[in-house]
Order: sequence, then C-alpha cells, then structure tokens
Amino acid sequence: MSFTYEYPRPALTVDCVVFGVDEGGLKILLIERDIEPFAGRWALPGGHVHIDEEIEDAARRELEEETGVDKLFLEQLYTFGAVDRDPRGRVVTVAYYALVRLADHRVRAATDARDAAWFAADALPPLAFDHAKIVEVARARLRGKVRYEPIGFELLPRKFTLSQLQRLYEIVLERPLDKRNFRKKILAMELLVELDEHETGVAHRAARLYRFDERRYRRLVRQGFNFEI
Amino acid sequence: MSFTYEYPRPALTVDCVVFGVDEGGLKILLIERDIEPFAGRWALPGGHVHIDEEIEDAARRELEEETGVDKLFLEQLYTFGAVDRDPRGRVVTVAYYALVRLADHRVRAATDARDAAWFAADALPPLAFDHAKIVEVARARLRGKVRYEPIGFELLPRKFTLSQLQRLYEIVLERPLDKRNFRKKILAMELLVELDEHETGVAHRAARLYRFDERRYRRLVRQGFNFEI
DNA sequence: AGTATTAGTGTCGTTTTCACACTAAGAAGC
DNA sequence: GCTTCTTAGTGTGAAAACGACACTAATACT
Repeated sequence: MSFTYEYPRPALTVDCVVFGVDEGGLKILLIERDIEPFAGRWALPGGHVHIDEEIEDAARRELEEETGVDKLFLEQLYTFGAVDRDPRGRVVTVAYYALVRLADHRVRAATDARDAAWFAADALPPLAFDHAKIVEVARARLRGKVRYEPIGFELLPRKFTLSQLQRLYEIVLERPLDKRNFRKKILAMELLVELDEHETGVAHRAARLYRFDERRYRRLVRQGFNFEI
Repeated sequence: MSFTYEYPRPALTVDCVVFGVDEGGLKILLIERDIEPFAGRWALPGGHVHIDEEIEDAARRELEEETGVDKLFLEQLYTFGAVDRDPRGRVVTVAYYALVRLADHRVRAATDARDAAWFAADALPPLAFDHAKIVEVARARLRGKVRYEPIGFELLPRKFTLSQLQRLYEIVLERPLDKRNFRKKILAMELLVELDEHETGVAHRAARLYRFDERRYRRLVRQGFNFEI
C-alpha cells in the first residue's frame, strides 16, 4: 500500500529524553539502533507518529514499546526539523521529555531485542542524528522547570527523605544547597506530607519519609502560588 | 507532479501568533481566510512548510508573504497535531509567536488580497481550526517569558519612555505595577541607555527617552544575570 | 562502649520587596 | 502671564525573604 500527495511531505516522528535520578546523578535512557543510518549507535527512544494517533500518544507508545516505561510525566519539549538532520530525507521530530522513578524501571531490556540502557547525563556516548542537541535542550528545560515547578517528585520514589529530595535538586540544578534553608523552604510550601515512617537499612540515624501531596499542589496552583526553590 | 510514500504522512504547517502593543493594549495579527475550510473566518497567519525549508524560515516566509512583517522576534511555541484539528485530514502545525513594533507595521493589507488586521487580544473574533487554543498558549507563554527575560522591548518603539515600558508590562502581565518600584528595578538592571531626548507633542511634562542596550544585555546573559521583573 | 555517619534543628545580619505622596515640568486655556 | 491640567520624576521605612552558619540526636557497626 502506498500514499500519494500533491506536494512532498516530511516524515513525522517523536523522540523522548527520559530522565531518571539515582545516587550516581542524572541519568538518561538510550536505546541502541539496530538499523541504518547510525546502526549500532545509541539514540533517544522514538519513532514514527501514526497517521491517526495523537503526537503525545505516539511518544508514550514508543516509550512503552522500546523500554517498557509507562505512565510517566511527559511534556512536549521542542520540534526539531533541520532539513539535513536525517540522511534518509526530511524528518521532523517532535521531542518530549519524561521523568521516571528510576527504582521502578531499573534495567529494562527492550521488548524488540534492541538494547536499552541508562547513561549518566554528562557522560553520554555519541548519539545518532541531532540527538545530542535534543538532550541539551531537554537538560536546559529540566533545570529551568524544576526551579519553578515541583516536578522533581516525579524522579523520586513515592516515599522519600528530605535528604534525597535535596540531592535531587542539587543534581538537577548543578549546585549545592544549604540543608537548613532547603528544608525550611520546601516545608513552608506545604506540599509534603510527613509520614509516620522512616527509612530502613541505613547505617546511621534513619530519616523520616515524606510524600508529595498532589491534591494540595493542584489547589495551590489554582491560587497562583509560587513554587520557586 | 506527485509524491508517494509507503506510509501516510501528515501535512506540516506553521502558524504564527504575532503580538503588538499600542495604547489600546495587546493586539494580535489575524488574516481572513479566503478558502474552505473556514472561508471568511479569521485565522493565524501561516502555511505549509516547504520540503527543503527550515521550519522557522517557513514561519518567517509566511509572515512576510501574508502580512509584510519582517525581521522580528520569533520563537517556537508548541506543536499542535490533534488528529481532528483540520477537517481536510491530518495536519500538524508548529506554532511560533512573534513580537513586533506595532508602529512600524500599522495597517498592512496582505499582498495576496487576503485581509490582515490587528485585533485586541481579549476581543478576538471566532477563529478557524484550533487557533483560539494556540493563541491561549501563546499568551500564557508571553506572560511567563516577559517576567524573566527583557523581550518586551521588541514590542516598543526603539526609543521609549519609562511610562510606556511600564504600561507594556502592565498590559502583558495583566496587573498594575508601582511606578517608583518599577523604575528602580528596571534601571538597576542597567539595560537601558538614557538618551538626551524627550518625547514631543504631549500636553504635559515631556518624559525622557531611553533605548534598550542589546549588547549590554547579551553580556549580562553570559554572566547568568537575572532579569526578573 | 566507642565510632562513624547522616538526620534534624534556630538565629541573626543582610538584602529585597513593597507600600506610599509629593514636587517638577510643560501645554493649553483663559 | 496666570491658572489649570496632566504626567514625569523622586526616597523612605517597615516587613519579609534570604543566606550563612554549628551543634546535638539517632542508629548501625565494630
């Protein structure tokens, strides 16, 4: 079957920059390409948008297919369409970025035999196409966004300690934060619920666990509250 | 001539939300459609991306063709691709927003007989396709952006008074600002050059003119300076 | 019992923000 | 040329936010 148009049309794809955080810092999920061009290179998960499919749905589908990652924070990043970005012809890609709880998605082999792996964000291998550029834009967006919106929680386990949260912010913002000031500020926002639980299995005083209260967050958003860190 | 592909492809277009400001407030440039669908309705200027053309170049070309507006601040906004957004079939549009000095682009008839006109941003006529949605996203982005980056100058004449600048911010941010605090803050950024000129033709004390110093701005950007209003 | 490691907590000086009201200058009308 | 009208232009003080800073508490391990 084939499809014919009066004027030439670019192919439309999606690509996803999937962020995770662990003790080692910020991680990005990549898959190894098994076909030309760039066979054997690492690339962002992504693929073609079906003709009857919402663009964001295509991004979720590709993530699910290639990496088993589902139900995550996903937001449109930017559309990249440089004429020469794909040697096969004009391909325009709508890039998304996603945040996942790394613990829930540890090492996942891809379903279709392609290798998927997490890489440290500042030690990525050479990437296919213009994906290095896309990653740069995504990192800048994450930095900017985390500063003003509490999206960092998407990267942590559902129950977390304040120290984990602070480390997360330090990793994303790439600067150290003062412990006391950080705790004061984050607790003052009243977005966290103090749980009656503490972490376990640590060789030191166990820290209290908190969870993010999404309902309270949404209420505060409606009131125009400011979540700047 | 025709073009054939193995899989169906969406058409790719650009649409532009062009902002201007005058005494009456925030304005948006619209064109009247002369063909179906939505013939006779107002719509955002835009059109198809040529196969060998950068997406942003397409946006500039369409603006130039349809409205005679050129050399302006133009930034990608978001990509809209809802399956049913165009009754003719799948059309994905990369939306841009632009800022122009209204005085330089007063009432321009379009070159191809389509009517172009400025409308008050909060009294727009019914728009074609999902353009009302695109406008909403663009207004939110403008509000957010102007808060943290000095892009407002793109909307003013090259020489302007502090009162004009303040009115601009009040219009975009949709809230009143204190005169003294505003002046203190904006002058402290050292982005403005005080000129040895004053406005003329006003029935009251003439205000001093200023201009935006773009070189100084770029230098401060490199130093990570914060331009929050 | 001692050691090692991270959790958890308060104060104070500095800076930033915000509210607020009068005089200065020029044009227009008389 | 005096008055009136209108907008330009300017400083202070109180309150809030920010940022630097150091010790005790709890637990696991030896």
